[in-house]
Amino acid sequence: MNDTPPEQIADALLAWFDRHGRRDLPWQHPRTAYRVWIAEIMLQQTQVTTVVDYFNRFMVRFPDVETLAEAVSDDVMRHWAGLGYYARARNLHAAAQRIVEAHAGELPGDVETLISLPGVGRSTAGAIVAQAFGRWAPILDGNAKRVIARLAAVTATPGTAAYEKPLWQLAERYTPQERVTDYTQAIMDLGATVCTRGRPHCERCPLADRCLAKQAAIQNQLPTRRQRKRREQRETTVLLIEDAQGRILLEKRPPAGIWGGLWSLPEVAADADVEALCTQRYGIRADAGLLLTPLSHTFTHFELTIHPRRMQHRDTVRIMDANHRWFTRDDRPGIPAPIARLLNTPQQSLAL
DNA sequence: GAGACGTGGTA
DNA sequence: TTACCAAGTCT
Repeated sequence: MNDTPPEQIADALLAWFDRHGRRDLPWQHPRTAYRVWIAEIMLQQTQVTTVVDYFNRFMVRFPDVETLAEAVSDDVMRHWAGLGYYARARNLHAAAQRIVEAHAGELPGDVETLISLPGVGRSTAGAIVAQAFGRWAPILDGNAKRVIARLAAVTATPGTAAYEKPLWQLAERYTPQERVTDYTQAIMDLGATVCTRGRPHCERCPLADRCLAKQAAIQNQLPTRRQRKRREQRETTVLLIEDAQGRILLEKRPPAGIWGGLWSLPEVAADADVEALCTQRYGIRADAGLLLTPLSHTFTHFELTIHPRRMQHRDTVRIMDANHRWFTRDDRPGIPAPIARLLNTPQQSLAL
């Protein structure tokens, strides 16, 4: 246990923040509860530089909670496409509707009520309370975890209770009553810019003198690594079907599972009789399909090899399935990033 | 408690 | 090339 008085930690962090903290992030100007909420959801497992453009586009289209609540799902998903973790967007939309219906369109200002919203956990709730409402609440994002784990030399394995529990305790202990907004921003900024994962810049750290990990020269080893797991290999076949007007047939994916709620190219079993299937489901007479260059995409838990087949047809189109629609290349719904790359690639360079 | 859930950057 | 990871939450 680090026996440095917690107020000294907070003071050192705040003094550092006044000189080096980030004060120009889009969701800080203006710092409304709605904007902070959207930003915190986007920032889950996602770096600031990735989020900024998405956040700005999202705010133009959905400037307030009512606009978001009233939007159709496809529109919300379209603005999230490419950001990943699409359950966040589905939860965000559902939460907006609940905020309008159950909270008179005002974001709750306490941790307990915030956590009851879909997509808001303990860490995000704390961030919203501290950053949007300026009220006392501990936060514990990946940055704060790393800073505190080193400061107090917490050597337990990330993801276990033996790691999470003491970290939350310490987060509460260090969070000051005054300047909570700045303090929470400060500990995240320190983690992002100084107390970085690979080689922390201890020479620039205001807490270096009080850091137990540095004293034990184990700052590079903390937080400890999780044991890696083998990545599964998967294969899938998708159909790239264009109609006479140059429109593309897309398929809405089910809400659960990978790319849930997004639109993608129709997926078929590797051994499917594609000609029969196209006739049945889309009313298209198609040939066996031209095999295109396979495309590999690495997910966290598996590697997916996509085998695109370009189908040709001349017949009148009649889709029998509500989950399939034609879209132009310029006016598409939200589609996954690898599929977007596939559609953006010139066809000549795709053919095998 | 462990696994699912995306993407782009970095070493 | 491969592995790991970033402002986590849900099941």
